[in-house]
Amino acid sequence: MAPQRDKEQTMQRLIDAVGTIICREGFRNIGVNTVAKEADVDKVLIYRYFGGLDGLLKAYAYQKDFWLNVDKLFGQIDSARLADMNYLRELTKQILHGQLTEMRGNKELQEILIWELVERNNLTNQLAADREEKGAGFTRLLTEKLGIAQEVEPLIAIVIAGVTYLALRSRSDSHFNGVNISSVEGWNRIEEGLNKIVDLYFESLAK
Amino acid sequence: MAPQRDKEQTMQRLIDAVGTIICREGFRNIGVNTVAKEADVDKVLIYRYFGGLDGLLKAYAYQKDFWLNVDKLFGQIDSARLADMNYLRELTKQILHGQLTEMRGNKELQEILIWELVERNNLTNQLAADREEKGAGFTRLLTEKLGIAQEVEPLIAIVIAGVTYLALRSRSDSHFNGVNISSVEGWNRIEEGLNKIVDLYFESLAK
DNA sequence: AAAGTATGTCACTATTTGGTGACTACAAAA
DNA sequence: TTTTGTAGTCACCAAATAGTGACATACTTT
Repeated sequence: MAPQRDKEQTMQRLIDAVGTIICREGFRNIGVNTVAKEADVDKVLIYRYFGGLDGLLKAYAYQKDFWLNVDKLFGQIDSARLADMNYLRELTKQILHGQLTEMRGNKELQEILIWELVERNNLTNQLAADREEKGAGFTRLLTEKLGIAQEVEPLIAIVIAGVTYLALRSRSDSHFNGVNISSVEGWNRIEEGLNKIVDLYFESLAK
Repeated sequence: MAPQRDKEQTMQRLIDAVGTIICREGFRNIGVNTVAKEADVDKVLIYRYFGGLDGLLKAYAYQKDFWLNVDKLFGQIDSARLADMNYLRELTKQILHGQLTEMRGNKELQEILIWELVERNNLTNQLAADREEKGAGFTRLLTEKLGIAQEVEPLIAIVIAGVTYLALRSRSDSHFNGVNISSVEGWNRIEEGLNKIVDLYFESLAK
């Protein structure tokens, strides 16, 4: 044990333990006993400091940022060029590229997404709502500029959802629909597919 | 209890109980005790008749067909017209339409898919492998005819994965990326999006 | 130095889990 | 009628679960 009498550190150990367990085994094995054991801390402290497991999970989710990092890209947007179709096209590709790398690389995010799929509670509801708000942001921007929201919104939804599901599948499957989702080459092909869709759509606009 | 001395019926009660629980609460609450209680049968019979919960789940999965119903469409394919691009285009749309309605309507399938995402065991591995084999079938057919497998495979993968994830999300979310995935209208927009992608791609081939 | 507060330890309960052995009740074969 | 096999019941076990109350040990304030 750790009789160090450092509340902050103990709390952090618990929060970190949540992340460790989620990364290693997913969220289904998470519980008061498991987390306490992983953190090498008495489980009663979970109740004292966080009011229970829910509070601890909330604290965990608050510390990490589990929505996609679209904010960074938003900051880089050159507003003056938004009227330029070619710029919009490249911007779209960049956003999708960011989504793909984030979804593929962030194992913790993958587990959270699966958690959101499996069970809904206050926490997962909040996470999902935040994600939806952020995620729809770029689409709104794009549709405003293009002025054809009705058409492009579902397209983006399909593509983002597709990348997400492929990433989740890649946790335990090597292939999806013939595409190798466990290799860099496979994911390069997927990204080429995304770019192809973007190109096709923007070319259809140019006509 | 049910002292009816009918082994077959008792086994079926257990299998049905699995389906009931999965539909109602998903797979996470599934266990020997839960299933036995739902079936109103002693849990020891699960061990006697199925060798344990795994065997019961296997029997359950065997009874239902959890891969997508591409077989039906395959049977309808008019081989003679496969050289016709317009026919291929419509066929692709039909396949996607079938996938969408199946994914959206079959709640049991949704739960199985989530189960495959969450935990892997002999059963879920088998289910996933079957699905991959069947799912990749149409893509193979299409790519053979088009002769550009490298390009079209990832496109289909993205789109199928997208529809799947949207369906899974619709279990607990009302919107995804601004699209209403809890209404028929929203799903019509998604289907229009799918058709749009197909059209764009085939038009690009025609050039 | 004494008192009080807060951190961490331990022991305990009650419930649920997967799993097993011993039993009864029935039905068909001998 | 007796024997034998099997469908179903019941009682139990060990382990793990969430949660609580009592205690000791430290640190801080007075």
